Amino acid sequence: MLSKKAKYALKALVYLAKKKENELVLISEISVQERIPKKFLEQILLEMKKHFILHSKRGKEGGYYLSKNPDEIFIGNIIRIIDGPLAPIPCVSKLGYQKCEECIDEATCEIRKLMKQVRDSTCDILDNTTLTQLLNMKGVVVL
Amino acid sequence: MLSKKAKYALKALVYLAKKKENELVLISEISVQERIPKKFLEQILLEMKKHFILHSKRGKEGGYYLSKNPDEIFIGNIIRIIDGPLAPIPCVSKLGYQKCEECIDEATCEIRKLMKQVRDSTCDILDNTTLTQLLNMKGVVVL
DNA sequence: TATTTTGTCTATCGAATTAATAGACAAAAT
DNA sequence: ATTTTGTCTATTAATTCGATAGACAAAATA
Repeated sequence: MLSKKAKYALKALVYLAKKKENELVLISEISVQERIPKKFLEQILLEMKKHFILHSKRGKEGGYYLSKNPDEIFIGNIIRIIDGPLAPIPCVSKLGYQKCEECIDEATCEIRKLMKQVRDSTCDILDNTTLTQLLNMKGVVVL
Repeated sequence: MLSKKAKYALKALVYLAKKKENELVLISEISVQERIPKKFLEQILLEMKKHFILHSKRGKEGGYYLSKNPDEIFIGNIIRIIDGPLAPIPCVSKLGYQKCEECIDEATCEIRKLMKQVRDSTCDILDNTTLTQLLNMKGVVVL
């Protein structure tokens, strides 16, 4: 499940990516236009900045902008920053691996193998979709 | 994210599927063998029963057993019973659809289209995997 | 029929997480 | 000096998750 926070992060990035390169955009503008609670959005953008996805300028005439080209920003990465691993279960996560306490033998765990497939198909999509591609999803027909 | 509850449910079903058809199995046996808290497991099995996945017999010599062939039990269905929709976001769920409050136009929402792809790939796997197939995952190589 | 063994049902609890709010602070422009 | 902006940390309210508790009901059998 994608958290609201992660959804807000994606919305904000999409919004910024639609602006001219390096154009400074106010938190309050994004907040109003995308209907995201401002104080909540502040935290999100700050976190994006800490992970070098965004740059900012303080003070009057300040604002946020993308720190790299949208085609270098991968959606999977953004979601991981906010929500943690994409894997449906920690024992099939690559970065966030954790053993199941109750698992008797991981090597033969059927559930693990199935969830690994789910993880892989999800990551296949999200780690191969850039912000640029996300912007161009309009054309993609999904019924 | 798969909840522990759903994981326990799957473990219990796998356990039951490995038994002889219609063999009665005690909650406490499953609890011990699969290391699932017994009282928690009770609730889970009861819910499976309500959804006609399991049958049970009360009293002495009682227990649980699968109410249908394992190749008629779909993993996606089980997870939905316990955790709700498989979709990463409610606006792309088929059964559990809900509009995003803050969404300005769902038809053009890029995030929605991407998440629809994630939903579809996940459901493709889970709605086409039966309990029988899950049992046979041993052979599947997943590195 | 009394006892034991099992599943059934409902309530409750503590911890963690999520979504959001609050407010003091710091930098930059004018 | 003032205003406008982002920065940082704390707190809160609500919800969910994982688990526990205990009274109850049915079935077998002694």
